[in-house]
Amino acid sequence: MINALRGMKDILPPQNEKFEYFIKNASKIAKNYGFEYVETPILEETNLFKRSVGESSDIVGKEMYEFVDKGGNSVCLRPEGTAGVVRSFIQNKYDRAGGVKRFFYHGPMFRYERPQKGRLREFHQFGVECFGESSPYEDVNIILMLKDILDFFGIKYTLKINTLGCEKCLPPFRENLVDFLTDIEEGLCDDCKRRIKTNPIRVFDCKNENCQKLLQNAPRLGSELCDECKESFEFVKSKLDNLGVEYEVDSNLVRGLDYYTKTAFEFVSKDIGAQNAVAGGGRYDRLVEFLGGRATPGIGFAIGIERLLDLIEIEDDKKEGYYLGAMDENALDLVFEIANKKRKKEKVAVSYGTKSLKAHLKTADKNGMRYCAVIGENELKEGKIWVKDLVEKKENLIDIDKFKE
RNA sequence: GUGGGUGUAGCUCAGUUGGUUAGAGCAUCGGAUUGUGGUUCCGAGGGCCGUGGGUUCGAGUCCCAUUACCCACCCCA
Repeated sequence: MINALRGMKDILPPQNEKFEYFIKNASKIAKNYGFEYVETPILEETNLFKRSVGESSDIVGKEMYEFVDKGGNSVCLRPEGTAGVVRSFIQNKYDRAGGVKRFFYHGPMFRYERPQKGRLREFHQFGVECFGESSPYEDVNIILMLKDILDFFGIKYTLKINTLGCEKCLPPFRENLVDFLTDIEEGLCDDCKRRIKTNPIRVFDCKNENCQKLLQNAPRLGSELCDECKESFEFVKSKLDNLGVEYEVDSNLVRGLDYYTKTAFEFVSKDIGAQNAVAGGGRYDRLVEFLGGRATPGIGFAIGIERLLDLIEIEDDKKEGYYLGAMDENALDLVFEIANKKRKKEKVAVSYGTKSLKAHLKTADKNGMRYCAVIGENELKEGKIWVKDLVEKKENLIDIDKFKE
């Protein structure tokens, strides 16, 4: 027997109905906010992710499905969605065109990690990206849209926000931090020692208690922000306050992808295991430039669809459609033919063998059909079909010609 | 990559200090006097007990290895 690869799941009923339901409604909300659907390739040049997500990130460092194709190119199954959309944005010269562009997308992402609750090797994201808008109004707008989506599905969450600084205030802060960390390096965990060189800001996200203790007197970005970043963060917070959106400022919130700047946010849930981030995002004002485009501010988010679906309850499906069956060998062909016609307008299931009326009713009921329509010896003689409404419990004989309409 | 847990019927699981034909519930199919469903009752089919070694007269049960899944660390959606 051949099984699906580790961490890769089939999406079967009823799960796939939730999936469709989510995509449909999330897309509608995104469209209401002026976003347009885009689809980018699942496979991209490896360098795209190295340059956008960042070599220091775990995603690039150890989680990429990377291989050499038959042409000798290093390619990679996308580990996240933003890089591809940005690449497309630049390739199609929207950066040159100017103005504001808003996109949304959804599809599979791949990361070579050990699976656990809420974490798969192939998983699906729904994401949005907005280009060319530097106003912090858009930060608020994006958070509101994400909130709208989660609220639509009745999900309980906590919104965490933080600011990550920009190219002006981040580098000097980073230097101070590295100096500080180097002094206390001895006491830090191995991961944090590594982080000093790779991405020092992430030490704040370390769950090691000892590390957190040592970090108590560490320089904090919050107090070293440049005026612009400070202003923009205050703006976002005040607007959220005005709108009555609850949030927590979490100065330890560090996004795992190198391209984020300024506003970063995450929606977390306590009901889905240790991997509690349902959605996350933030601003990436330098990314378009990094990837060779004309400097264009950007901001976006991504929702982990599987994680979100874990939190959605679906109402049990209503009975619908017709079940057709025969009780007489001679009616089988007729039933098959009727089903074919009836399907032009209605959902129809057909039973290919003869069964007792009782058995037909039972099957129709179990398959969630609204009507059970059967042709037996009697009906055959009269050119009629016996139809029972399984909900109203009413039954009657209908002319076959009429029924087919 | 590192820990911990679990593999017995399609699904959820029992299975005694090792003992002869491996069980239940759910699901499936059939039946409960002639063509009326969801409830009930009866019956049937369905198992290389994850895989490979070992101990033993005898292993689902004990030991070793291996593999898959789950959970957690790391990290992220």
